[in-house]
Amino acid sequence: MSEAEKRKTHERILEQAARIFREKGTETTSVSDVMQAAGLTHGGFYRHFKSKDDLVVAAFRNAVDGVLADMEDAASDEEREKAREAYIDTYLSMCHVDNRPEGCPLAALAGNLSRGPQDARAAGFQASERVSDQLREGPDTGQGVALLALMLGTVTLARLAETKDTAQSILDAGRAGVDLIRSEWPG
Amino acid sequence: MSEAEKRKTHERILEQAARIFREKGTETTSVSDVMQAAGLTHGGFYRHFKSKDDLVVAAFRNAVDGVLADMEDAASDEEREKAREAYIDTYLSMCHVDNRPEGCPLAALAGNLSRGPQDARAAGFQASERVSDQLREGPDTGQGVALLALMLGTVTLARLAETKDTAQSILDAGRAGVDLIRSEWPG
DNA sequence: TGTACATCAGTGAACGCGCGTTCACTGATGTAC
DNA sequence: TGTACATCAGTGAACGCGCGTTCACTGATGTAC
Repeated sequence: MSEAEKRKTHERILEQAARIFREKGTETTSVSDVMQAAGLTHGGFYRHFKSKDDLVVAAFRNAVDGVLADMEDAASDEEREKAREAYIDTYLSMCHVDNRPEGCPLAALAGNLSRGPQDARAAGFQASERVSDQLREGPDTGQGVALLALMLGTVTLARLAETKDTAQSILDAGRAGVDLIRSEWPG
Repeated sequence: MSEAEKRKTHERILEQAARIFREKGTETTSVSDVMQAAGLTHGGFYRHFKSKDDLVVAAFRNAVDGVLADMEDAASDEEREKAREAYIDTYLSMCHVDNRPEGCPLAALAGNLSRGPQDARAAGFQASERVSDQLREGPDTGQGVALLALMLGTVTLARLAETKDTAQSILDAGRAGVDLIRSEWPG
């Protein structure tokens, strides 16, 4: 087994963990669940990660890199603006509400992380800074923070709704708020 | 032991559960933790609740009743308006960020509930409707939803921050967004 | 080129532990006579 | 009023279970000669 193959396995564990943690939460997911999803048995886990807590942080970071790639890797301002628009549209979509495993890691895990060990909280905070930094349209970082907070809250509420119609009306309300913050932000 | 005393015990379990679940989350808190906080041993728990899941829902409802009392029990429109103002100010305060056990049950548990059993999710949804209904200032329910989403998201992000200064600047951003949604909401 | 050996990713049994839940029991209370 | 009995909130030992983690082992790979 070459070093490259080990890296591939490592990546597979990370990606499955990022999916399952977002879907079911970190407490309800066992190390065995993750390893099984990666096509392995639980024993080998500790060749790759120091502990489950370690995996939680690494998987969260991996997920954040995934959802931010389009915006952060944009080659031009124009492309970045386009990626931002797409990010917001996708964020406030029914797809996102239904698709936790590939959705916003903060919407799925922020509550979890802020109660967890310090490095987990730190990872959550860094993620929130990266996202809000991409979302803001001017020099004021506050606008990005408000946008992220509203979007995150909107999806959180929509995920409580019992019908698609109710969820959609929550998404619509969030969208109206986002439009307001984007067009009327002071300064 | 009279019936009244049993009810008092029941209430004590409920209130301690509401505090600890908000503080540590429902998965990380054991039935024993709650009973110990209520000054009892774990064995007696099942004289009061069918299961831990049952307690989670009941404690959440209890917490929601608590935070909504001031607004819902307001005697006049004027009083209700005052209570709403106080609710928003308290919500977006550092106190709220630091004081999970008595804070917004949705900010603490929404993520948990939406992944839990159906009646837990339903309780979360009902709570979000009650809160957003109190927050809206006109006929459009969307404004209340947007306000709740933004406030909930803001506190969630502030709880990830590593310093008070950072947390405060997140709260300030949320507050600016709230002001915008209150003053500029269409219709 | 072929052989002996070290390495180490992955396996699966085993560990101690704390969990949610059950249960036989206790002892204080309310009721029947 | 006093006595016998039923009820049931609360106790604490016990249950089976799944968890995170450890470990002896396997077998494929890379290296040394």
